[in-house]
Amino acid sequence: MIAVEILNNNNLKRTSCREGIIDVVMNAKQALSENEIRDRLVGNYDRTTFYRSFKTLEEHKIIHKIVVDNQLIKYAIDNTITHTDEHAHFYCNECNSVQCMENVPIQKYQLPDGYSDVETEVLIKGTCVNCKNQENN
Amino acid sequence: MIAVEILNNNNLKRTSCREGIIDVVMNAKQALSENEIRDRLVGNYDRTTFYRSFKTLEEHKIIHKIVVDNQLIKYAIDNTITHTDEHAHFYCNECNSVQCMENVPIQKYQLPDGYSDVETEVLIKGTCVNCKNQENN
DNA sequence: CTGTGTGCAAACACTTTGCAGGTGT
DNA sequence: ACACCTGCAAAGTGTTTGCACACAG
Repeated sequence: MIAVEILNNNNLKRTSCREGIIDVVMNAKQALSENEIRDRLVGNYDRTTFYRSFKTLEEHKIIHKIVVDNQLIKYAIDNTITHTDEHAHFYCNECNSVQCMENVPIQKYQLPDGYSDVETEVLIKGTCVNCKNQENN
Repeated sequence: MIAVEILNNNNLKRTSCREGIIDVVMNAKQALSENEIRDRLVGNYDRTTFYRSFKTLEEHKIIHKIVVDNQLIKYAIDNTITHTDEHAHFYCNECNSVQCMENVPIQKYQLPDGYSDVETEVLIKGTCVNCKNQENN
């Protein structure tokens, strides 16, 4: 699946900004912040345009946002594109990276009577492989 | 446990703002926003004072913050005071209330090799009992 | 051609900081 | 008496909105 197709499938106009964002986010191994995305894009875009593009892509479930401690905001490609299940997110306290744990499915929580759940967000904080390996050197 | 004791135990000065916040949050059945807390306080306090008080109380693990979608911020009394385990939080999409699910312990997630977890945050979104009951009327 | 996206400026909301004065211990 | 808390003003930061113009379909 390539960026243009994704835009077409969602009846979104093909603009370089949207196309670029999707490309960058789709090829990233980790979730990226606004600045990390900007650095990897060819063109230069206004902040407003970024906000609006992120919003549009989020609304169409092409990318999703991960927020850590109401401070760090990162974006990643959405499940609907990669066809994986709902997954947990991992935040590394050392390198501040955020990763989608595709292989860590979200567990079902047993709620008290009368509560119905629709969606569950899980953020696991700790140390990632890379940082752990560096400690051992 | 009463507000003044909590402050003493943490070597914090007993000011009416801190005492009031603790009282209000401790007696609330749900997590409360800044405004909800203000409405239930007797005195009137500056926003800056609130921010600083929340920060201090958070740092001493007296209250904790729950953030929904990087937008809604609510505060609740912390585990260290109520002596319950780490729990999931529930957000009701209909009435926008946030509740601590004391009886919904956070499950252990199996991470890939090399990852170590320290803390896990779980936010379950759905419909709460009250809203569900209202629908049935 | 028409509707939508973009860039710029301004508005807005939230949060932090500096400082003078007040308060708890 | 002293350290620390508070309120006010100002600055800082992130996000949204209005508008004119550009661009995709």
